[in-house]
Formats: sequence, structure tokens, C-alpha cells
Amino acid sequence: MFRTKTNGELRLSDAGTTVTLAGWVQRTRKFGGMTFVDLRDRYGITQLVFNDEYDAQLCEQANRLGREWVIQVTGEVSERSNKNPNIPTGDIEILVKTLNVLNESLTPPFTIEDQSDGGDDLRMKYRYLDIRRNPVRSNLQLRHKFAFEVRRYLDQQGFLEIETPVLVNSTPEGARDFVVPSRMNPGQFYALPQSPQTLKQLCMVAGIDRYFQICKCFRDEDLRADRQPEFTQIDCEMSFVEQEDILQMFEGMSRHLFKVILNLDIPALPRMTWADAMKYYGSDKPDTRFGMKFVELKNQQPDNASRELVESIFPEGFSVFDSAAYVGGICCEGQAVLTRKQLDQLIEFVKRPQIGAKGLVYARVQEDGSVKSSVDKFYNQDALQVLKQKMEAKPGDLILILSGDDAMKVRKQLCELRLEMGSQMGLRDKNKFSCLWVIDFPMYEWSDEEQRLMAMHHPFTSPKPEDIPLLDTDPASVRANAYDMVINGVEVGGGSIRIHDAKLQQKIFEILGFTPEQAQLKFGFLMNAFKFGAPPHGGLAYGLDRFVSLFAGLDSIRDCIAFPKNNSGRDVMLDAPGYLDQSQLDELQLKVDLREE
RNA sequence: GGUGCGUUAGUUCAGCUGGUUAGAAUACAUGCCUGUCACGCAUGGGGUCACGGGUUCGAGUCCCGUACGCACCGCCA
Repeated sequence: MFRTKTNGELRLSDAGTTVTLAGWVQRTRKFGGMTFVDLRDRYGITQLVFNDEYDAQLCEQANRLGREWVIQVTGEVSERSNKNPNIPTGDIEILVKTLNVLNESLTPPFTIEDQSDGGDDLRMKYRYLDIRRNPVRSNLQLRHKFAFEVRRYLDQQGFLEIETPVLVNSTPEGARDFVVPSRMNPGQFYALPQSPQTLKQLCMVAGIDRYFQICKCFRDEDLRADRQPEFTQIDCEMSFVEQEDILQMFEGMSRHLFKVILNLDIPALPRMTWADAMKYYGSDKPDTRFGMKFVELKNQQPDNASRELVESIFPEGFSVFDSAAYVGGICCEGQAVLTRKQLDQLIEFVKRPQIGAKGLVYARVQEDGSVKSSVDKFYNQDALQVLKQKMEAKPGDLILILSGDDAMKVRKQLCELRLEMGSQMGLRDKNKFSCLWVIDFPMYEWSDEEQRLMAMHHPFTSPKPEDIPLLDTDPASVRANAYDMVINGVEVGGGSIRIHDAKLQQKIFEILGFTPEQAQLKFGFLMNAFKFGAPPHGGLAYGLDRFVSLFAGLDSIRDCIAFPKNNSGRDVMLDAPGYLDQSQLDELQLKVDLREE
């Protein structure tokens, strides 16, 4: 062992003792004949003092030190004459007797400080230097503690952590697979798992009652701030349970994590049906830190989100509303103060191509209760008062209204607008947490691209028993025993009760457009297993990276991943992916044939 | 596959309507300073203005293309 103490742990009570410290030179300050060195390691900073009146040669040695040099010193802990209240070890310093340079360092390309001057790209290229910084390291420490507490909780609940293979088969449905060629089976490929879904179900058939695994999953899709091609899942499955048991168990786990990591007491998680989430928030992952629920002012297009017809509250007159199938609004408390310019910016916001609204109608409720709107020439004050009442708007409030032919599209636009207003109004505080379950997802959603129904969750999800008759008559309206945990508008986890009956599973595959032969080829192993006494089972999986990011208040999951990939899926530090040598290709009997641009 | 923004010193950025030698801060180097702690002061070195093409008497600045980065849409059972 090089060291007898760590930096950051010495206190005044250690004064007079001789210690050996090792670490990195954070900074040196030369002041006349004195040299001060801040020595850093994982645990903190210790100030070293060199004085040429006592030892000129040692001081000369200290003056040669550069940033990030690795040194070891032995010296006496001494009370400082000038204390520094800003750091925990500010009461003491080390009067250095011996200095040993363990390794020199190049000048780092960016400053290793809490507030670094380095940009993201540069910090990722030198991520090993970036991790020396407190904010990055503390994110990794939080992640460690989070995973540790997950294991502790699940262990106490009788779960077994079981590893499943990383080299598996490519699966239809779902995301693109990363594939791995097999040298011993030329022309054949493994795929990396998008999730251990089928394997954990086989663990249930195998009688492993309660399974979990903290494991890497892989999806070859485009990246985002909250999406990496390899990410970590807390994957869980239980046998002999119903949906209620799963919700209870994992609500318990989440509340445990909030308590032990953030010391927050989270109330019981409210439950919202998918239909209500879509109807009132336009999203299956609503940010419930604030209200501003949608009010339907007209809906002539009943769908899975909202089955009742709503007659327009407006009299005829404004052709945009008259012809729209759906009109919906939100009420923004106290926002009548927004200027014309700010409202114009909101209009620009909803008209952005990514959002795609044609326009935005607004109405301010004045102090005297009258309503002043952008559609005053179409509606009289009586009609606007009906609007005010319907929106439950008070004097000082601002009503924002979107309309269109496709209710679901307008809801999504309204969702963006609501989130934007929530942000502008400061209602999306990172230190506040609002958790809920979204339940009763539809089994299927229509894919325009493939012109067929696709599983919304995955093809092993069981329908709600009361909706099973609808599988034959109206499959699009069948609801699933599927649920997501949503925190602050982030989907942190999701799962379902699975099908454990081979015949029902076969039927679901049929509805998804698989022939019996295809289903047997791709999922025969699962359906065969179901014939040997599969227990009823279900589970869920959390996105560890997202959950930790939420706890740490991060904007991107990259910040809690030690070595993340960039926007194009590259590891800029390793410069991966890269080309293979011809000899490797030869061994694999593969030929690269790049498409010409 | 698509949209937007960006790329100037080691780093983070400024650089206006095209005009003489491209700046600041910080980092780095050297010197001074005996209680500093974001020390201070002085001096100094440091630039393929991402790359390619075009417009122009003249391009860091305008136009087109490419590459790279970030955010987003599509995609992500």
C-alpha cells in the first residue's frame, strides 16, 4: 500500500501526527519562498506546504510539479494559521518532509475542476480525466449506491440474480439487433439481447419464482440524450402473481430507493389508465409535477383515449374550429400577463415542424372577468364566458387552444405546448418528484409502415381477461395487463403480466401477422416450454440509467455512464466501432461490401 | 432517412454591413512575491479561422457541398 491516509479525511485532531498521502496535483501556488500544493484523490483535497527556509532542495522539487502529476508525500499534519473554511480539510495542512514523484503528467487538455472548461466531445475523448472531476465521479458513486440498494431490496424480497446469455438469437419485432458473427458456424450470427425477456420467462418455467438481473441490453437504433445503444436494465420477473402484486412489489422498491438515496418519502403511487393519460396529458408518460390537464372543447372522433363524443362548446363562426374533429385547451394559471411577443413565440413554437400545429388560439381572462382572445371577431363575450367556465379559468389566467382533424395528433401537440409552458412557468423542478403508474395500455398499435398491428409492449404481454373476446372482433381496442412507472415525465420502467398459455400465445402471434411456422421458428422454444407447466408470471424492467439520471438531476443519461457513446453511436475514446483486419474477416468467412453513396 | 444549431489559440468563446497585423479569458512558460487557497503582478510563446469548391479587387465573415459535434423528428416490441 502506498498510502496510510486518504486526502480529505484528515482533521484538526490529526495535528502532530505523521502521515503519508498519495494523489494527483490539483494545483500549485507559489508565494515567495513558499509553495502550496493541493493534493487530490477520490476523497478530497489536502494542502501541502513547502518552505525554502526549511528545505530549499525539497521546495525546488515541489516547484517542478505540474498539474495531474502523481505524487506521494510524508509529512506532519499541522494546524493552519490561515484556515480555509471552504474545504473540509481547511483547518490543517501537511508540512512535507519527503516528496516522491510517482508519475509525471502531460498538461490535461481541459481543466480538472468541478466547473471544467472542456466541451462534451473533448471530455468524452479523455473520459478518464473527466471522471477525476467531482461531479462526474459523484454521479458514478450515486449509480453504484443505487444498484447496490436495488440488490439489497430484491435480495430481501427473495429474488435471485441470475445471469442470462449475451449471445442469443435475433428476434423479429422490436428494435434492430446488434449481431455477432459465429466463427464456428460460418454464415450464422448471434444477436445481442434487446432485453432478456424470453430468458427470464424461461426462468419462471424453470421454477425460479423471483428473478432479477442488472444487465446490459442492446438496441441498434438512433441515440438521444436518454437513449444509448447499450444501456442497463433492472430486469425482474415473478411467478404466481397478478398485476397488483407486481405494482406493490416495485412501488415498494422505488420508495425504498427514494428513501435511502435521496431521503425522500414518496407517497403511494397514483394509477392512471393509458386512456386518461392520453386524454388529459397527450402522452403515455405524463409529467405530473404540475396540472394544466387538457380540456376537450370538441371531440367528434372517439378513440381508445376518449370514447365519448364531445359537442363543440363554440357556436358556429370560426371555420378552423367548425371543421376540426378535435379542439382542446389548457389553462395556464397567471399567464395572462404574457406579452403579444411572447404569445407570438408560443405560436412559432407549436408551428415548428417537429410539433406541426397549424396555429394557436389564445384567450386571456382579464381582471374584471371578461375574456379577450385572438378569436374575438368570431365569438361574442357570451361564448368566451362559456369557454372560461369550461376551462375553469380565473382572472389572470391564459387559455391556449389547439385544434385539428386527428385527435391523437392534436393531443401530442398540446402535450408539447403544456410541457413548454410548464418549463416557462418553472413548474418542472428537478428536486421535486412525481411518480405514478400508467396502466391498461392497449395491446396493439397500428403501424402505417408495416400496415399491420404491432405489439405496443411486446408480443408476450397478456390481454386483460375481460377484453379477450375482443381479440376476434376488434383487436385494436384490446387492453393489456401492461404498466409503466413514470416519474416526472420519464418512463423509468415498464412491464406486464405475460401469457403463460401456449394456445393464447399462438393466437397473439397470429394477430401480429406471424404464420404458425414463423412463430414456431422464432419462438418455438418459448411456446414449447409453456407446454410443460408454465406458471402464471409477470414482471417489469427499469432503465437504470434513466432512473439514476433522474435522481442525480441530469439532462442526459451519458452523465451517469462511465464510458458512454456519442450521438452517432461512437466511443470517441476507444474510437469504436472500427474496421476488422482482413484475416479476421477471412476466419469468419465474411466479405464486406459497402454500398456506394 | 429528415430538421435545426454549431465548428476561430491547448480550452471556453467574441469577431457587426466582406476591408490593413484575427482578439478576450483561461491554460501553459519565465521572472517577482514568505500564509496562499479561483493568490497577485509582469513578460512571453501559442492560429491550416473544420475541409473542399464558388462569388468578389478582397472571405473567419456571403453561397454550395462534405466531415464532425449537439438537440430533435422518424425509429426505439
